[in-house]
Amino acid sequence: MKNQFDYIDQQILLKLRSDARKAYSQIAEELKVSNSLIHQRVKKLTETGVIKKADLILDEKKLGYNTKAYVGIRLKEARFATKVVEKLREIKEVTECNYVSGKYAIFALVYAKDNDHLRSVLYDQIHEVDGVGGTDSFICFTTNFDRSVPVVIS
Amino acid sequence: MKNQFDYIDQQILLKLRSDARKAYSQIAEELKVSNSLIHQRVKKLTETGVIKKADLILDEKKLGYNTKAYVGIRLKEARFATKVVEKLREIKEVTECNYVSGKYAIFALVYAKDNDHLRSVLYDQIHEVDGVGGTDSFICFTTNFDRSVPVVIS
DNA sequence: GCTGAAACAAGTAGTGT
DNA sequence: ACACTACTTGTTTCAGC
Repeated sequence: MKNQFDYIDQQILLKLRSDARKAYSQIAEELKVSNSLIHQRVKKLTETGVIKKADLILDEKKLGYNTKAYVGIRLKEARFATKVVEKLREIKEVTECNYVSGKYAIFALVYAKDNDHLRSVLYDQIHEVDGVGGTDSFICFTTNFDRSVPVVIS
Repeated sequence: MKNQFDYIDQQILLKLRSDARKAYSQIAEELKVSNSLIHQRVKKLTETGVIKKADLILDEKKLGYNTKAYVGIRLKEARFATKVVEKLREIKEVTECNYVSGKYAIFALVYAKDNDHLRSVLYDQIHEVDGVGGTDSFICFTTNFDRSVPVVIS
């Protein structure tokens, strides 16, 4: 598998990333190639796993989530890691979970309705998980930007 | 603006979130409502800003980004914040940037080709920004999960 | 606020170069 | 690897309930 894409691939990815519902026929027209070529390329990009899915980006605040916080989680012992991740997965407010280097074993992203809801998720749910030693929270005041990686690496 | 959606709205959001290119006519069929109702609802959800966009989720590793790190940024003085954010925005490897509570002023997400590229972004770019006092990096070894918030809050 | 129908546009699959 | 054609399916709009 090579990780370089030709001009057509790049343009398809760029155009679909700005609007995943854009008609393939319109992309074809813009790139001055046939309709079916776009279908073939998208199919290939999907089959090779470059395109994972076409997702809908919703406004979390309009859904009622007014608080967002990054949470660093320490473990009592490293061997608890797998089980802790499985428990975190069951907490719907935890949307992201990574093993990381540094002073935390796990780094998670948590969305909550308000500060009280966040407190509840942290202390009634995360702290109750067997093996969790402690947490540090970084509450987001403002999200300045949130975007995707460039398709082509500079 | 109310933040509660009826069954149709919820189902549309759920179905489009699992596949943003799903045909509206198919959603209509599944929900046993008319084709045009789905269009009307999606239009309204988009106009009110609940739906921000239909995006394409790509596999970062297949694009060549093998390193992902959360970076906590300290500032020399709080007044540098706005300017630092604008400089970070120019660094394409920085995909997310938030003002946060706690020991860091800014919390960012950085994607890089490899560890050497990450080092370069951190020390040749972020540390060179005027006002940045220091950084702590949490390098992701594994992303266990990364998902969206539930449409309906439990 | 929702449906239905009709005109139009896009997606799909097969064929050929 | 790409284009062309014919066919199927989805989208859009608007009159009417």
